[in-house]
Amino acid sequence: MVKITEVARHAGVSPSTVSYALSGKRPISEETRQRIEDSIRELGYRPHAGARALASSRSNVLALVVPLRAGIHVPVVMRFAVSVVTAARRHDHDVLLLTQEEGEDGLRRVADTALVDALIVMDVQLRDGRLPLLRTLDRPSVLIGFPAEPAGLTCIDLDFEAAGELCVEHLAGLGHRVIALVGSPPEVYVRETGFAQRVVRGYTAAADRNGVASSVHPCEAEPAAARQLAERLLRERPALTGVVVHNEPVLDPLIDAFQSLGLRVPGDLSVTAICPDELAGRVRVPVTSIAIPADEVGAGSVELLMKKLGGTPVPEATLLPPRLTVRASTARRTTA
Amino acid sequence: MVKITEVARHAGVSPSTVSYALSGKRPISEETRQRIEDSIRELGYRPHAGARALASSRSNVLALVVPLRAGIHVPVVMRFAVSVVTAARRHDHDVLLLTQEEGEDGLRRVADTALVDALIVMDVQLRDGRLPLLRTLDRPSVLIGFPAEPAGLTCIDLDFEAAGELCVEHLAGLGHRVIALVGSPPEVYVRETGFAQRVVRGYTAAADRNGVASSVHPCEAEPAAARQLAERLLRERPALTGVVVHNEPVLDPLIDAFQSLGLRVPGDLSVTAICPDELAGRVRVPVTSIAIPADEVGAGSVELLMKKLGGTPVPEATLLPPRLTVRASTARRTTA
DNA sequence: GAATGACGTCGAAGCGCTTCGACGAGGGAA
DNA sequence: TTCCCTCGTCGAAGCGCTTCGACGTCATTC
Repeated sequence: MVKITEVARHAGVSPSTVSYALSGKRPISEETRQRIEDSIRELGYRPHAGARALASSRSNVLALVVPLRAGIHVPVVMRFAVSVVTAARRHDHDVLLLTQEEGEDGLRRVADTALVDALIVMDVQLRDGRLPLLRTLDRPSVLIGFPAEPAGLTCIDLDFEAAGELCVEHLAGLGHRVIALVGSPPEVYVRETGFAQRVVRGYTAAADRNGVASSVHPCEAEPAAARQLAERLLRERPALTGVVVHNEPVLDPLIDAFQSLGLRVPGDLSVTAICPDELAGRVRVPVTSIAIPADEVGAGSVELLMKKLGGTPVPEATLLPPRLTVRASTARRTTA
Repeated sequence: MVKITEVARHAGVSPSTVSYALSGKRPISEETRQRIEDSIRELGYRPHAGARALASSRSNVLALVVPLRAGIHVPVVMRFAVSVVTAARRHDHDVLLLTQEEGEDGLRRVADTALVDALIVMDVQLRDGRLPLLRTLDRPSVLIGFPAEPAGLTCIDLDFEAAGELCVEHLAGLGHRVIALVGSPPEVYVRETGFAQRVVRGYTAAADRNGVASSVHPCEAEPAAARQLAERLLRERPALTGVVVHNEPVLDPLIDAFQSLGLRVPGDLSVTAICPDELAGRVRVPVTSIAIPADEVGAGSVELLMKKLGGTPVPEATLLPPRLTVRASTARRTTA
């Protein structure tokens, strides 16, 4: 293994000069820098990560805690993870993968052993047991999602409340007066996962504001449940002409069910969804939807951490504005 | 931050004794060990990862390279990743996440900087550009999947060839004489991803051996493609009574298509699949399938690495035997 | 023309841990 | 009894890097 002293000798400078040339923390003459870079290339020098971490008390590693529980949409998690890794690399950082299962002990471990410089926590519950810990840890962290009490923490996510509103505004703008929200499985609400409830709040508020009759229906992530719910909606709310779906696995089965019950989409029923774009485009009827901006959230969380590591203050809440893409599943209400 | 010298002082021993008590690399009297453990607990001591890595030249971190290309089934990748993390933790190791995108440079970087002790590479191509690099790296690695030339490498995966065979044997055993394989999207074969071709090989060999008429059909991961293929199969191979599906996203749409074309499953057509169990159970007709043993593969790859790190020789190839679970989609051929 | 300060570089002191060699005490074998 | 080994512990020497203070050299400034 070639070490910094060898590079220094080869370039005819001292090790500290090599270090400063690499880090840029002190000015180095262009000529010397060039010589050092040549030596590095020639010798194939790679600084030892552990030595660096020890001397600088920076590991250049970020921890990412991914959820693996029921009710969360795995491909979206993966997109978060990938965008976090990509963004981290742009800042010369790597990403350590932790599972939810490791829990608080895992967080404490990687923080206390200085394995990581900072942490990103996904799938935050409204009252998450990890919050007190994150507040006391000596390392900065960013939450993807919003707990009930975000004070003292840094959070980023899609503005789900605005997303719920936007879906309603869109439907209301098309003349729909009776709408329904098909939500996540009941356990997601029981667990008090913030985003699901925020959608409900925004949806309800916008409906009230627009004088639209609204209802909310949690739904299991099963095709059979979708079918049952479709039947029930037709029976119980015959005037229904607009549906907001916030439940990925059910989107396609639900539209299928409505269609086989004789409703045309969007002729008789307009459907909007909050879901990944790739899903919205793959359904039997391309669905007007608000995307989960996984890339932006992932990259944004890394940027926030980098700022915090650099000592720059950051806002406690970062809410990404929802963007609605109109596709084939929504249309103006036909006043029959 | 509390360091090992403080623990040593508190316990009335030397730092080296604390270290040996922690690592177990030299005998320590029960009494001393107890005293040290008490001090550690009382002081809340956590060894500094960087210092440890520097002194011991072991980072206790594994690199995991995950694919993010088209045609791979994301939930399965995630299951691999989670099982790798879980298994690594059992051996007191952490996992660094690398994306395919980082490519060879990423592998070289984490290896050369001693950021990781060993590497796990998923989604190996038949002739993968990373293989020469992995062979020369000074750190052990394990491939999930089999390249064309596995010599000098350590590989682990489901025995896809045997899986293809087993599907055919099952169908043949039920009396089916004309079968078809619905495979992955064409680009998967073009890319020469080993597992897809291995399935074809096993499938074909078993069909020939059993005197079964067989054909192979790559299929895009789109519902529309599934429908087209179903129609084509009925048209071109009217005597068809058995289908093997090796293409997750298409499984459900394909069965849907067959049914809406008037075929009963399994009455007229028996369907088997090679896919994750959770998918097989969720299809409209629960499908007789061979599971992708993601947990076993993930855990197995970690075990292999640990052995290699410990200096124990390991076999170059580890093929996990396929296990077929009979569900509702296969039945004895009705000789009409 | 002396004082000031930025620039570019060096040397040395650690960062917190592991590990090697050494050494005293005790137990068996000869 | 002597020799040798094992057991349990210690001290010291690094692991490879960063960083702090210092210092000489110029270019400014008044």
